[in-house]
Amino acid sequence: MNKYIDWLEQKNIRVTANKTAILEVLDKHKHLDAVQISSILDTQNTHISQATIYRVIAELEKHEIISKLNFGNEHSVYEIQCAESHHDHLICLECGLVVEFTNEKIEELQLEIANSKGFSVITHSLNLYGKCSKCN
Amino acid sequence: MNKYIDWLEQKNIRVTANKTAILEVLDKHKHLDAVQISSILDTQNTHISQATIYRVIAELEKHEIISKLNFGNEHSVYEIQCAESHHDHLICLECGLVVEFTNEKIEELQLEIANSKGFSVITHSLNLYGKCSKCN
DNA sequence: TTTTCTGCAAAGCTTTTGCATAGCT
DNA sequence: AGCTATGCAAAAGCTTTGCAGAAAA
Repeated sequence: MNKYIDWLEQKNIRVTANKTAILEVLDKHKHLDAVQISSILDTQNTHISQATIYRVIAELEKHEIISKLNFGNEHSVYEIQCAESHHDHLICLECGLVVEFTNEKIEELQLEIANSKGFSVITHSLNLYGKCSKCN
Repeated sequence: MNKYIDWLEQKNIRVTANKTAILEVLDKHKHLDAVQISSILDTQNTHISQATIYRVIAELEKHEIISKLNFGNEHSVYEIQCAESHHDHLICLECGLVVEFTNEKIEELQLEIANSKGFSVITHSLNLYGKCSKCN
C-alpha cells in the first residue's frame, strides 16, 4: 500500500487513488497493456476511465516508475521499473509465460559492440522468444 | 526488379505490381512502417490503397519475406528478411539512425541462458538504444 | 486557494473488413 | 474460367484531447 505512495512521493507526483490502484495492478500482474489494466480494475469494481488510465500510464512512464516493453507482435506492455534492476525477458510463444533474466557478459558485449560502431548506449532491450519447458 | 519476383515465386505467392512495388520500397529504405511505405509510394506516383498495403505486408510477413521490428515507442517497422541473415540493431535516439550488427558470442550466451531456464529459442530481438557518433 | 486530476464525450489515427470489380495463371 | 488481389468505404480498435467539475496540496 504505502509502497506505491512512496514511489509517487519520491518523484514528487501527486498521490491519488487511481495512481496507486494502477501501480498495484501492475505490481501484481506484470506485463499488462493499458486495456488489460482497465479490465482488471473493472473486475475489482475499481473502474477508472480509459482517459485516466492512459494519462496515468504516460506520467508514470515519464517519471520512470514503470517502463514500456514490446513483446513481439502485440501491443506495448508495462512493468514496474523503480525498485527493480534492469533485466531482459524470455517469452514463451505458446503460453505467454515471461521469465526475466540478467547476464553480465551480454551487457559487456553490448557495450563493446556499441563502442565499435561509435554509439553510446542509453538503454537496451533483449527478448528471447521460444517455448518454455511445459510447452516443449 | 526480378529479384522481387523471385522472392514471391519461391514462396508460391501470386506476383502483382503492388507486391513488387512494396518490396522495392522496403528494400531501398529499410525500417519503414505501413504509413511510411504508403507515403513513399504516393511520392513516386504509385498510389496503393491502405487496405492493400496492410494486406500485402501481412502476407509478406507471414511468408517470412519481411519481418516486423519494434524500435522502442514507435510503431512496428518492417525490413526485408529473406536473403538476409539475422542481425540485431543499434538505434540512435537522437537522429533515428539504425545500424545492424551480429555477434556470435551473444547468440551463444542467449542459448545458454534459455537452456538454463528450460526454454528453447525460436527467435530473438536485441536492440541497443543510444546516441550515434554524430549525435554524441 | 491554487494546482492537478478525473470522467465524459468527441475526435484522431491506425488497422481491419465487406463487397464488387479487376487481374493473375 | 477460377481463384486471388484490389479499391473503396465503412467499421473497429486503441489512444488522445477539450472541457467542466472534483480532489489533492
